Amino acid sequence: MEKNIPSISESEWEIMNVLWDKAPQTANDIIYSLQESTDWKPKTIRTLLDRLVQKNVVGVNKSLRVYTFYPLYTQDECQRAETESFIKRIYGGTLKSMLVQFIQEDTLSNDDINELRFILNKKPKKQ
Amino acid sequence: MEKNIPSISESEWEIMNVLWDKAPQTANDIIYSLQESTDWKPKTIRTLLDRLVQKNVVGVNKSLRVYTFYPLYTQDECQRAETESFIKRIYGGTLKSMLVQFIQEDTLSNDDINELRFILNKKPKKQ
DNA sequence: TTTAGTTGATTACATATGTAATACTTTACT
DNA sequence: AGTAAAGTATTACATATGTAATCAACTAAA
Repeated sequence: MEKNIPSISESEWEIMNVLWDKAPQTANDIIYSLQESTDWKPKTIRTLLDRLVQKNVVGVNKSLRVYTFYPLYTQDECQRAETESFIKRIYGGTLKSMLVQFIQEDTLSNDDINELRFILNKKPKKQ
Repeated sequence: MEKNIPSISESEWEIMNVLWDKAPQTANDIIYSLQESTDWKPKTIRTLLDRLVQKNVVGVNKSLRVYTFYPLYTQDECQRAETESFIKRIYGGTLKSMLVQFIQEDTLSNDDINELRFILNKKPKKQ
């Protein structure tokens, strides 16, 4: 268990996604990956990366001439942390209220619904 | 359908929650409500409120001596908008992936799960 | 009517974030 | 050895956000 994951901004998440996909990577690797999906200048990406390092969300290996970067938290950890604070902020802390709202909406396909049903059913009874 | 709801910051959400609970309200009403749940100074709350007005998320009735404020969007609308952009950012846009992650976690009680199951079941088959 | 209190308007200031550019170092060539 | 290229470090600047304080206007009481 690790608490207190620093907050990751919207742009920084893009960087993290690249690093979660594969690590370690050099700044150039990351710049290259994002060149396709964003229109950020290399310097911008570099700044975002540096900020993530400062925040201690990304680590750097400086033993080689060209630094390599790697995430210090898993994607899952960060997603959970973000989601928790998000739900608290937007839904007053109750996950269920959000799930209810979204399940009732038409965003889910029949297949999705069936899969959720399946997951719910196989979830072990607690307590 | 209303698109483009301006983004509401974390602190601003507190104000909105008070207004969704009851509207219209004067600045003082809001300040009073939040005095209990936060430690913000009245001036701070006033600033947040004014910003929401500028953003066109809150409306003002200036016909009386003391202004009254009211939300221009429903809580549901704002929740959906926020959640949509959140899911896009954090889960790559697929609601289901988030639901799966959270249903599998132990955050939900048995009762919650049963309720979700119920909602899923009564959800009409689409298409 | 002078004045204090209440409310609204304007201004302040630090940190975070988006979006870079410039400056400095170290290599690798010529 | 001198210099360009590549990488790293530092600096920049606007907008957003958190967190107020000051100033101005109006009203109600003395």
